[in-house]
This record gives sequence, C-alpha cells and structure tokens, in this order.
Amino acid sequence: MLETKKLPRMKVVDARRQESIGKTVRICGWVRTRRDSKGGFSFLEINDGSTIKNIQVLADSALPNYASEILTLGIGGSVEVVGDIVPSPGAGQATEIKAATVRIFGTADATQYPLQKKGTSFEFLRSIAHLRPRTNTFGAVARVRNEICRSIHHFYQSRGFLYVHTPIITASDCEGAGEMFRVTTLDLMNLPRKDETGSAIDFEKDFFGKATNLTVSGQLEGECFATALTDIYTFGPTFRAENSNTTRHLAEFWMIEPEMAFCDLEGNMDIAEEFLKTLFSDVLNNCSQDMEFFAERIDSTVIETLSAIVKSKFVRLSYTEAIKILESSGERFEFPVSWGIDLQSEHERYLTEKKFKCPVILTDYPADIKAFYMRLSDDGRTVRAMDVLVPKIGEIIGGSQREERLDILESRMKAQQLNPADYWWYLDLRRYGTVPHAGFGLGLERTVQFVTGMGNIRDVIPFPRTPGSADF
RNA sequence: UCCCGAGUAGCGCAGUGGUAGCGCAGGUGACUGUUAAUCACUUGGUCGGUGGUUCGAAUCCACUCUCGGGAGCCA
Repeated sequence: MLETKKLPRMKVVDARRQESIGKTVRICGWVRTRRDSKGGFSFLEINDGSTIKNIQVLADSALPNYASEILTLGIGGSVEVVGDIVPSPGAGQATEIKAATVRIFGTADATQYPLQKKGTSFEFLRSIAHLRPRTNTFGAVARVRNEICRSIHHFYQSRGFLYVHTPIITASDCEGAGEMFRVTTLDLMNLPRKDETGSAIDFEKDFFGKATNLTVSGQLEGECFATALTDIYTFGPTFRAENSNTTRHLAEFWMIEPEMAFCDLEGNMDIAEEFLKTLFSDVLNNCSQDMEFFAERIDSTVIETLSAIVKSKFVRLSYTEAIKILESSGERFEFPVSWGIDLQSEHERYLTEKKFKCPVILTDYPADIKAFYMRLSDDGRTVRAMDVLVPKIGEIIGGSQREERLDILESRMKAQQLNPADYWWYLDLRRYGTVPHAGFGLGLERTVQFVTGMGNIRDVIPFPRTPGSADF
C-alpha cells in the first residue's frame, strides 16, 4: 500500500518545529479534527502520537480529491500528507503544512466511531481500551510511562546494576504476598487425584510435576543474583490474585526490584530516594508538554508537586516515631493507633498529606506484621523494613534490609508457619558466603499514577486486568 | 470480600407514580484563516435484567447483573 520511493516520513513533533519551515515533508497520522472554510480550503489537524500536539494541515479545494474524499474525512481517519511546511499565520502553532497531496488510508464513520470531539469519561474509555490510546490523555500517559521505563533502566545501568530476568512461573509459594494465580495444564474437568477416594489433586501429573503459580515477586530469585553479582534489578510483570477493587490495585502490574549486596537499610533508603527523584525530574524535563496537559486537565498540582519533591529531602521516620506523631496528632482516626498495629490508609495519608506534605520513608516496623526475610533488629521486636509513602497513592515502595543470618532467618520462618526446607535454595545464600544486603520493590503503575495525577490505576496501564475484567 | 453510590439516546446528564427531556456527538443548511469554531434546523431511547405492587412504574418493593468510589490486602 505504501509507496516505496518517497520522502522519508517526518514525525508530527518535528513538523511543528520552527526549524522545519521551508522543508517539503511527508507526515502520516490520524485526523483529530477537520474545520472547513468556505474560502475554499479545510484545516486538518493530524496526530501521530509523537507529541500531544497536532500539526495543522491546510488542504485547498484545488486538490483533486478535495470534494470526494477530504470533505468526508472525520475524526479518526488515517492519512498521509505531503506538502511544504510554512509559518502558520494563526495563533496556537508555529508551523503548518500546505498540502500538495492528501492520501486517505482509511476513514472512520462518524456515526459509528466512538471517539468524537467531545468530553468522554475514563470509565467509558475503559470499555474501548483498544481505541483509547488515540485520545490526548492516553497518548500522554503512554509517553510518560515510556519515559519512566527508559529512566528506570538508565538509572540502574548508569550505576552498574545488572538487569536480571526472574521467572514468571514459580513453584515457590513464597512470601505469602497474597493470593497467587495457578498455572496448570491439567484437565480441569478430570483432575488427577492422589488416591481413589481422596480429594487431594495429584500435581505430579501437572506440566512441571508440581503445583505452579504466576510470580508475586522476583525478590527471592533476585537475591540469588545480588549475592553473586552485587547490584542487580528486575523489571517485569507481577501477578496478584487478590480480589482487590480499588483505584490503586491491579491483578497484573509491573514492578521494579533492585537488590544490592553489601548494603544496609540506610543505603537502601538513599537509593530509593535518589531513584524516585531521578524518575520525576526526567519526566519533568523530557515530557514537559504532556505534563502541562496533566496539570491543565487532570491535576493542577502535579508539576509543582514533582518539582518540589525533586528538590526536597524525604522525611525519614521510624514506625515507633510515626506512632507517637499519630497518637499526639489530635486527629480522629477511624482505626485507633497503638504500637504494633498495621498502619491504615488514613494514618499514612495523615503523615504524607497533612503532617509533612511530602514523601515519607517509614522504617523499623514491628517484626510481627512484616515478612520473614526482613532483618531482625537488636531490639528483637522490629525489623529493618521501609515503606516509601507518597501523598494520595500511599505506599509506592516497599523494601527492607534482608536477614542474612541463617539461624535467625530459619527461626523467623518457623514463627510464620513456613517450612525452611521449602526454601532450601534461599537459605543456601546464607549458608555460603552470606552478606548483608537490601532491596525494594517499586510499583510502576503507582509511579505513573503519581507522576500524571491520574486517579485510577486502570488508566495508566494499556490493558488493565482486575477482578472480573480481562478484556482485550 | 465489606460499605456506599450509579445504571435513562453514541457520549455526559435531568426527570421520584400519569403515555420520556437537555447538552455534546451525528445529519442538513448558513457563515468563517479556522484552532474543543459559531449560528439555525434535525435524526435518534420500549429508561441494565427478572419478578412484584398499582387502573397506570424510568419513578415504589424484592432479587439479580454491571460499573464507579471508599475500606481491607499490597506495589
């Protein structure tokens, strides 16, 4: 369909640049709006996703297909335009294209196409997730999400961290970090049983010879590589089968998990803080037009919030200090505060949104409410855990210094009703050349949410998976 | 999973017992170097589903489905 001998295709973002004036170019994209003038020409605004802005194309009625095709072009139609870039006399753009030819790849029937020039709710757009990347908001989210991912890799690569791919399918029912999705090839209508009468399923007959699930975290495997290669990070999809119906939970989401050998909790916090600040400043610097859009249409505070955080120092607070602050806050909490409780959303929100109005790193939680692998402190009742809390989203990072002492790790497993034998390979890391080490997990979607100001996590991932919904 | 709330035209909404309305989009026409263009006219819906109360239900009741917000779980 596309001719082979022709001008190289220029992106809209470049066609909008002042420096492009005078060039003859070819651009391709989708019509965002068409305005006709009885003066004998039409304006077409074309977008190709390279920027949130459109390029204005002047299509003269002298074009051979003007009446037959161009005047029928609606929103969503796909076109190729060849023409000269000229200064635009109108306000709102520096350049426009005076079309020499306008070729139509495909039209979009305005009576059928669901995206028209009008306000459309995010809720409705979720039902047409295959078309929503064509909107300003979702295009901007996609570009910001991409920039965050680029920045993540650059942050770790520039510090000598190795990118490690941990498995998606896992046989270890690790961490107790929530419900897992079962992976099986067994015939669900005819499950093999361990004996004639028993109800226990015989997973030895399953594909892997044992029960397997989708991973809830790459951390334990990540530790294997950190205790050999020192600094590593994982970045991949993660799955939780929790029946969570909130604006900040997905059944399938992406997580970044750095793991550092020879690192304690302080080093962990330093990396986490520098990491977030780098992501935020990269987005501010490299996605300024998209961020202006979010500030204008989604949340007027996003740019100032991110700018302030980049320059700020995160508040670092022990759990015990946080409890004291909450107890003496004078706030009326639905859930009463006392040492030993798990902090509720309302407590975290008070700290980040009211008390400090910035990211807060909480550390040294009671051992009883945290995972077995977190390092037990000398007081015997707290562990070297850390949660990074941000306004509105809450927990964006969860991490800890890991327990590197074999005997203590084993006893903590037993205390949490875990069988150390199931974790033999994880314990081997402590048996042979154990080292202090630490790491954390950053939720990608929560980061995109925080950066863009988008209210619902389902709108910052291309195709959200949530309870009862796995369309597209 | 629990607690609220909502499901009425393609989309966003109003309508709390008497035979369905507005805005936008769409269509037609007018006008214009326009820029979410403007103006006039106009097409379009058995009011999520099932059952019930009633002479009569979008409106009241029961059940159910779907979606949204909050909570819990966490990233």
